[in-house]
Amino acid sequence: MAANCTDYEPSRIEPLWQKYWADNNTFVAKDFDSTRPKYFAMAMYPYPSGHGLHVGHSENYTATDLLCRYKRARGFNVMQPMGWDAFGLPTEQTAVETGVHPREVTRRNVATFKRQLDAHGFGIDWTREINTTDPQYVRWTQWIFAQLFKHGLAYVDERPVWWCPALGTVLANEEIVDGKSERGSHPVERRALRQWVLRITAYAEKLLERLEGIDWPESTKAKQRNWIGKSEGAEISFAIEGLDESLTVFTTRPDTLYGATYMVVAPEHPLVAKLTSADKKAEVEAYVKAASTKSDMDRTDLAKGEKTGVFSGSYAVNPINGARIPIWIADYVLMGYGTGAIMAVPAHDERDYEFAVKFEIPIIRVIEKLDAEGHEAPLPFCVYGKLVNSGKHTGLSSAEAKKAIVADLETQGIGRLAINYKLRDWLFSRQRYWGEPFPIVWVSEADFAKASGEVKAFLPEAPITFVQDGQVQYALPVPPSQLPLKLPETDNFQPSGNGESALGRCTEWLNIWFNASTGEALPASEPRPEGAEWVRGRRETNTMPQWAGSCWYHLRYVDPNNDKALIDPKLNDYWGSPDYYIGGPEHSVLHLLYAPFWHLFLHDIGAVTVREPYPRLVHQGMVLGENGEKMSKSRGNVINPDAVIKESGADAMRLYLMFMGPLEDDKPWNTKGIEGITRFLRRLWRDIIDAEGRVSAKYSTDANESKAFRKVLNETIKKVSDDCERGRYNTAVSQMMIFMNALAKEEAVRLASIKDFLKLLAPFAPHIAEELWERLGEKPSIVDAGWPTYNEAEMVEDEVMLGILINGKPRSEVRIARDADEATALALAKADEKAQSFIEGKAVRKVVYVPGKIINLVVG
RNA sequence: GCCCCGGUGGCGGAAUGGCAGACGCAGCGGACUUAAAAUCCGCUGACCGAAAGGUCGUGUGGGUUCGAUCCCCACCCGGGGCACCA
Repeated sequence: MAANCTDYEPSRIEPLWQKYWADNNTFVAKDFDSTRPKYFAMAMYPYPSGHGLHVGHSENYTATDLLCRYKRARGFNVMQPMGWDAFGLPTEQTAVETGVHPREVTRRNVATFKRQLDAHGFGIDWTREINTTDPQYVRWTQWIFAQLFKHGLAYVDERPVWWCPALGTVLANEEIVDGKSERGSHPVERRALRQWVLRITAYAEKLLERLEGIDWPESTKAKQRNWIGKSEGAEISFAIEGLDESLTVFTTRPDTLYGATYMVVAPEHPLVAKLTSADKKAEVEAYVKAASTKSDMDRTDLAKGEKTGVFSGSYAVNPINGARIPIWIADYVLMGYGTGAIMAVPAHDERDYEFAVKFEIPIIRVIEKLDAEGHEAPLPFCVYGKLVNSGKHTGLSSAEAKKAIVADLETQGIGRLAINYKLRDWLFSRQRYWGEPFPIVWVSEADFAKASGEVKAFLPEAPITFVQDGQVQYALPVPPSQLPLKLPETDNFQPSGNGESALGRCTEWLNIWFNASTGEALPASEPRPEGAEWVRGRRETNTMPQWAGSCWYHLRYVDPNNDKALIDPKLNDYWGSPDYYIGGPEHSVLHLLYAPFWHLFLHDIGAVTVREPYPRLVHQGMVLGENGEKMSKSRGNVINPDAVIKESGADAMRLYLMFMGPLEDDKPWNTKGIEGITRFLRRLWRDIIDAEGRVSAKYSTDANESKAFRKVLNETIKKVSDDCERGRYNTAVSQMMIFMNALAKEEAVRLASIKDFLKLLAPFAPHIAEELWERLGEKPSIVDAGWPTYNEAEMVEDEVMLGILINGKPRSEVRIARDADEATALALAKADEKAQSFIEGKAVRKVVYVPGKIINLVVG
């Protein structure tokens, strides 16, 4: 089995062992193994781009692989799966440019990625490989959508989206950088288009709560809390003079209600027209029109400039004091948050203050807080204090007043406590070809009424509709029995240019006879089948965004081939959620919010048995270029893993990636650094294997090892074990280097000692470990050789060097018995010549003795 | 503006209250070699000093402590995120 080489030649050793692992199914995880605890480790799966694997992938997956191999050595039943996040725009773009079908582009890219991953020596269980574009995977992604649809969590809305004329598609917010498309830097504009939206806001509270119990980086939890943006306050209704309607606002400061001197509604607010008086009509309409052409970004940019607004001509009544206050229309109020209307309290809100000053609206102080000199704080004063000018509530604290005022309003039925979230619903459709088709068929109202059977069973309580050319279109679900709904075959993947994807051109697929009971379908070009349940339908032309597949892939790894269910509950119970999930921090508020949303929903409907999808999350840092900058082709500082493996071997690259620094930190690549690692591996090889390729005579069963060497060996076992537990791989590698330095000095070494060391090395550099393991006479594979134990007794020395500190400063040191008592230590310290020169003529006032470390004499 | 993370030799980093700089890289000196590469051995924070040795030193300034890179307060700098969210 072993490679036929006398020198350390990774290019000969590594492919051999990779083949061995593959041939022996070494890394196929066993379901329901009750003899060992399970360990499910997952790294964020890659998007198989045409550029091949990035060295950042190498880092991420090396950390995962090493943890898996370590856990396996520690007796766990380990599962390390891998898959492909293969839908998406770059593949579609390649298809458009080259005319090669995206399926084929994906197949080629996946083949490259797989080859590259295998060349790293990763112990991936390929029997669990998943691909989000595989129809058998798409089937269950669509199944989940059908469930969301059924439970009222998917709806259609016409909303402004980023439209890129050059790309002929809408783009997601995250695909816009500085007002241009991320790909190609094309201009983008706002367009109102019919979109699918998922009601993630229904899960806002659950998504927030779950953050309490999970082991995630604090920074990511903070980002998510910020993104969800919970704020507690009240909803208050204001009567409108001369109108039957009332205007409801959300406020976090009901305690300032007496100070509300005007109101503002967003330009998109539904009451704008009714509020506008005849004499203001022209002015208001012009303002609303101007606001509608502004994007959110323009509005945000304007935040730095002056506020704008226009008086509607209407007045509202402040419910707490009956004051008549004007209603303004201004775009500093956003329709998407709260109720799209506010009560403005200029004395106690910076924005309202700025607006009131500009438009000369009264400013009334209702909160007071005196400073030490008894002076009132200047306006706007935006924190809590004591109420003034507030009728019967004057004198209350802000906290008391909030309760009292809301309670008052509540008895009149015009106020209540309310909670608001910044989180918006999730825009879930894209106008692209290469994505999951929605399992939705649009039909007329009359045909919608014919829904029965399985189709009806998957309808939400309230129908989902939209209006097209004056006709109301009704959404019917393609039920689970008819899934997957496959993409139509075409050779033109370009968006159709009218806001629809390429699917809009695939007429045979698009226009169908749809069975409103079973969900079966036939092209409309064929004769209408017999039976009243057959209706004319048009399929949804949007596809799902790339995030869809990754919302549940952690579940599919557990049960990748199940064609009866998303996941078998028994397997779900056995493997649970990933014990470890690693990926970049860039997904903090995207994938890492979307996936828990889907997972919590699936748990709520009983489709999965485990509540929390990702109990433990780790972010790896970025591998930067040698110049310390982010790697990019334009900077010319890209490190290609293939080239590194060819030059230095996978083992050296793996070790170096782990040695560079803490996993979570960004750190620059250094070509000289990997040479140092290669030197380490070559020294190890040469120490064990002599020039003829045999085990060096230095090694024997019962060699007489020095105490110092025994100490380093035991320390190394302890340190590497602890560091693997803590994820501090850089210091584990350091310790192995320390061991190597000791090994080189030692004249005779026991075989058992070097074998123990190889077990430690194996998770980091598996190929050389296997090779040496076998050459030392063991049977493959070292993967199942277990983990060494250390002996505390061999690590402690009878005598240690004790630091002598005078007034906290290190001045000398003395050799002393490890467990010497304080009196002995003090006597030795006082007798020390160097120490004496600092003590001379002074009294020792205090002694602090830390056995084995320091003795500190306080003199003076 | 708000939130989060960080700041240690020439470089990557180590040390989470006990002798700062482990380990590696780079650099310097030496051995081997006709020579170079490779390999091996030694030195390598700054300053003063011939040396012994001393002084300073973990972004800055305070504080707690016998003792602080580590804990607390204030500030400076860098990175990331959010930002008219009522």
